[in-house]
Amino acid sequence: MSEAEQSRRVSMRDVASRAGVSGQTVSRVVNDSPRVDPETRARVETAMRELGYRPHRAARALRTGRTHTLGIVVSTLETVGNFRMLQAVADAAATRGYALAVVTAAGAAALAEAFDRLRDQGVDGAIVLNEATPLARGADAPADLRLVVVDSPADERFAVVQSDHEAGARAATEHLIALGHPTVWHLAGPEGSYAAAERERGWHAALEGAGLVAPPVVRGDWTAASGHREGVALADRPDVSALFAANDQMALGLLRALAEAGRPVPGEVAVVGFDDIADAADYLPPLTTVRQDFDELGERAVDALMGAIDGRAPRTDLVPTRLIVRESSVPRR
Amino acid sequence: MSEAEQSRRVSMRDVASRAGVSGQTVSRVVNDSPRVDPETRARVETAMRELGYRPHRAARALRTGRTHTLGIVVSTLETVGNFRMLQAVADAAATRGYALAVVTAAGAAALAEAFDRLRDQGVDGAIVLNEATPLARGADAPADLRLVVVDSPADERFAVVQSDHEAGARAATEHLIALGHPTVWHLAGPEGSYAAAERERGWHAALEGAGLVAPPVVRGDWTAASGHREGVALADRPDVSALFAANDQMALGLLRALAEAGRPVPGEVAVVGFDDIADAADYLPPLTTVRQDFDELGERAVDALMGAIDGRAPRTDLVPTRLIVRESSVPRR
DNA sequence: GACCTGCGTGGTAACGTCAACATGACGGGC
DNA sequence: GCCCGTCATGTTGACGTTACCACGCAGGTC
Repeated sequence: MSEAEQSRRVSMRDVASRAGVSGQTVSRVVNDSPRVDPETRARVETAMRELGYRPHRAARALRTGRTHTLGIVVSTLETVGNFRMLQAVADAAATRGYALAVVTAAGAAALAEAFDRLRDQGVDGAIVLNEATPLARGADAPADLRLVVVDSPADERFAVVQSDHEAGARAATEHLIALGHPTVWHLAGPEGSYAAAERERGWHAALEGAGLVAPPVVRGDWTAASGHREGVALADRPDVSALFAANDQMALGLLRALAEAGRPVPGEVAVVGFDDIADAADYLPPLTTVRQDFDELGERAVDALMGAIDGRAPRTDLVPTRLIVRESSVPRR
Repeated sequence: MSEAEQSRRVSMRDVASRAGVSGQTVSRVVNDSPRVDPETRARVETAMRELGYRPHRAARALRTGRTHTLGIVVSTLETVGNFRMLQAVADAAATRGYALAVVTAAGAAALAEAFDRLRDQGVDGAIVLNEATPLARGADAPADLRLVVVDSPADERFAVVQSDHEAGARAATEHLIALGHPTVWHLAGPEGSYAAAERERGWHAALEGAGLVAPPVVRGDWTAASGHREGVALADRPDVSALFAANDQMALGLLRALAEAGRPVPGEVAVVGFDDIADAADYLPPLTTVRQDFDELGERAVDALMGAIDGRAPRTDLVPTRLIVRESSVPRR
């Protein structure tokens, strides 16, 4: 670290000459080849440390064709879950020595463009975090790009990682039924969203299982604003006593609409959300919701991607969810 | 696109031979060199299109030393603003043909590790989005990494981009004063946060300017939970009639604490937040807050970084903020 | 007509790494 | 004592690109 302020970066050759070996041996040490004498290895490692050697990623990528970089495609939606997920993926990738390149994509056209950009950045594979745009088979999914899809349907060529939306939604609905509500209304996520469809399915299954009649589905777009908009109409109906919103942010909008309409939660109406974002515990009242384990999702998504890169067969991975009961749902009077 | 399913990717040489020129000429076309005959250029471009040629990033990086990749360091804090900012930066980088690598860093030790990782990914420069850990001069900021710092103090070697926290906070406080409140309490962000300090400064300046006495500062950690915790104590004091929270999420916690204590907002207490995250309009009541222009921040941060990479002198860039008045603050009875 | 200048183009080498092959030393089995 | 296998190491070339220099040609200037 003394006179290392040279302009040129230190390369394998520098390490080699310092350790008195060939460049190839240094390469073997760097890549953990077993064919190196322990004593030589130690000498090389010392030289690397002394010189502050760092392998040159680009050179290695050029030679091997592997960039050791993963991509992540995220939709521009302002959902809090995405950020949590991105963080988890970033950490999981870092742990495995992979860099992570982010690309944003809003809408289907942008998705193609996003893949384009990833291809051209030469990532080894990518995670698609874009629930709004299901990955149809064929053209839009580049054949040469290894993909893992999160919370989205995909053809069988791709691994899928997702929360167990269906079970979570079922648990939420059963919880409301158990509180004595005659039925449970559902504020679903947008048409075309896989997670939304799964949650709706879980809700429906729970009602069916209890022999109850499902009211018509109301649909929002994940935002609190849409929750409020739909909530205004729902608050008008006296037969609405239990509401299951497909995410916490829409539930927030519902809470406001109900409060404004003079229908107290949980006194008169019970509300349950989905996600358990950090703020949900401080909603008014604190929100009963279904927790997603984003860290686990991130881990599994990266694992699945590494598997895909290594040529393992794709599979679907389901991460459990858990009901968190708070004050927005209490036993019916 | 017909028989392009070869295993090897198409390189410059392929394009060159198809267009009947040398590789060097192709390189010149790709890099927009003026020294190319228009007719030749057209021929090369056609060949590139027909072959689906894409420049090999790694090879280029190896040769030029520039990776055309920017890094972004984000703290693990669950602040919604970070995600918005990251998106904006991703888009700005993409527009300029740069890839973006994300690295997470919680705490000061992690910051050094984050720089390490960025260095070894060979980014051309990085944006630091880590308000919790000010960048002291010297060791922790690697000399060979071009940096732009967002919302953080830094030494004069680095460009700084930030919202005009001080002016925003001043406007928020002046708004509350104008409503007739005898004074304004402040729920500040955590010690050590630059943005928090700036907002506190603006709050203080507004009170001083109006000749009012500043109550003691109460301090949270940006989370809604901390807002609620501090809010419980504040709600107990009858002399609290106006509250300015340093971010929206803490304001959410305050709203809950006040509601639980039976002190209606805005009837009895006025509350103003900071950030204008999407949910703030659906808080109970809808929150008056100070809007940050994240897209503009992202643009400017990337511009500043490109400047730093090109060796331009660092400067500090201030992005205006704007007060958004909603129902949580109304004229005092 | 010799000289220069500018332009479009091509040839060559090098960036740092790793795969393939080559080498040499040693030891064991016949 | 010879052959062969194993092991540790070295040599060479190539990945795709661009910087540098060189070349030939046209159109001027003296």
